[in-house]
Amino acid sequence: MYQAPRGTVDILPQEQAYWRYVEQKAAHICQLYGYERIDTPAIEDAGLFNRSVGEGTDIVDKEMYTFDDRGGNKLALAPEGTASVCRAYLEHGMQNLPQPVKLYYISSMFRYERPQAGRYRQHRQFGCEAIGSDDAALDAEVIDTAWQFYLSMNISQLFLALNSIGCKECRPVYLNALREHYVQHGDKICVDCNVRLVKNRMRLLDCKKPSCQPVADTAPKSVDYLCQPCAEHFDKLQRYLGLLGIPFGVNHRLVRGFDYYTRTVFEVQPQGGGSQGSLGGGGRYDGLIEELGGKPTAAVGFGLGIDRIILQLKEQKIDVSPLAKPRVFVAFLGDAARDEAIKLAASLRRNGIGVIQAIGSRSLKAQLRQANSLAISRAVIIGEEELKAGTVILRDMTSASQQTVPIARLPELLK
RNA sequence: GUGAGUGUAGCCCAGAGGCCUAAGGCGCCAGGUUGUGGCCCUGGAUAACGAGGGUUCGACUCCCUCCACUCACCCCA
Repeated sequence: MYQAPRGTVDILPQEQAYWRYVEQKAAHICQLYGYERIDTPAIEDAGLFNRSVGEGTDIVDKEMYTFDDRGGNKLALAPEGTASVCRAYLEHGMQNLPQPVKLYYISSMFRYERPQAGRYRQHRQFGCEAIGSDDAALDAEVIDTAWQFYLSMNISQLFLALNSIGCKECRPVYLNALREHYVQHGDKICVDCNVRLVKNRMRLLDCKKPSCQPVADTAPKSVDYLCQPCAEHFDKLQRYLGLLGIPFGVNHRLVRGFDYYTRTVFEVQPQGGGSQGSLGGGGRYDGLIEELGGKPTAAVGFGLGIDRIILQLKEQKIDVSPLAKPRVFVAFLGDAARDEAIKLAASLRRNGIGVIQAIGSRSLKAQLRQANSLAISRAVIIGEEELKAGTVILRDMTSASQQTVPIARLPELLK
């Protein structure tokens, strides 16, 4: 027997109400904030992610699905959404649109990881990207978009972690300070951190090993090394978030796993931990468009994990409205009546009434049993007698009462 | 990549070397006399007990290997 590939799941009918709920809220929020939907391919040139997310990051080095297609092109399954949107922005000359250009997507991301709760090899993200401005007001608006999205779904007990990691001017200075600090304490840190010290210094702060905590806690903070423009930007952002009434905490150790981030980084975390600690995150990426061959273009955005959001919805027991189902069941007795049932079901549907038609030749008992187990409230029964009389039995399954009515009146009676 | 736990019908699970030709519940199908569901009753279908190898007179039950799933680490959504 075949199984879904490791780390992938079937989203079964009974799960679909959650997905629709989340996707509708996302679309609504985007409409409110002026984001337009974009859908980018699931596959991209592998180089796009190498360049943007960055070689040396876990995502590119060990989690990306890359393959050669039959034409010899190096392709990759998208591990995240921002790079694709930026590629599309450039490819379609969106720098000629009024800036900032605001785009959103809902699409699948692929990462080759060991699956566990809230973590899959294919997961779906809702992401927003606002490209073409470095105004801190845009950062604030983007964060507000994400925050209001969670609120609109009635998810509570969330925490917004914020940090600024500087720009290409001030970050090198900071990284030097970080190195000095870690070199001084080199004997106290774990093996991974010794690797990070050389390969991915920013991520030193991210280490969760107890033994590394003292060193990480006392490490220099990026916000203390921001250049004048970056510092002002971060101040403004915090002020704007205050204006918007969004609670946040500056986390000096918040670092994200993509190389393209500059200045603002943020993460939305469930308060009780769980769901892998992060429901979504984002930040500013002022160098990315240029890195991809465009003119220097500032931008900011986020990606939120829908699978994890749904886990939260369930954990917080949030009701999502069930999907509409057919309300009418058409049952019949005998072959002649079957013809009439087929015509009747079709005509009701053409009148906008959802119908489940009895299929096969089962006893009336079995047909009604099916109607009952499908929780359909009204049954229409056509037998030989009704056929002759041009009538039909309309049965109310909840009250168990029924009446004989002319077939022509059904559409209005069932409306 | 590392570590731990689990693997018996569509689902939940009992069984712990022979009494298992594998039990029960849910679900599914059919019947309980004429053309009527939900409750109840009766019957039925569905499992080579994750796969392969080994120990044994005998293995679903013990051992080994593999695979899968789950959870955790890493990292992230």
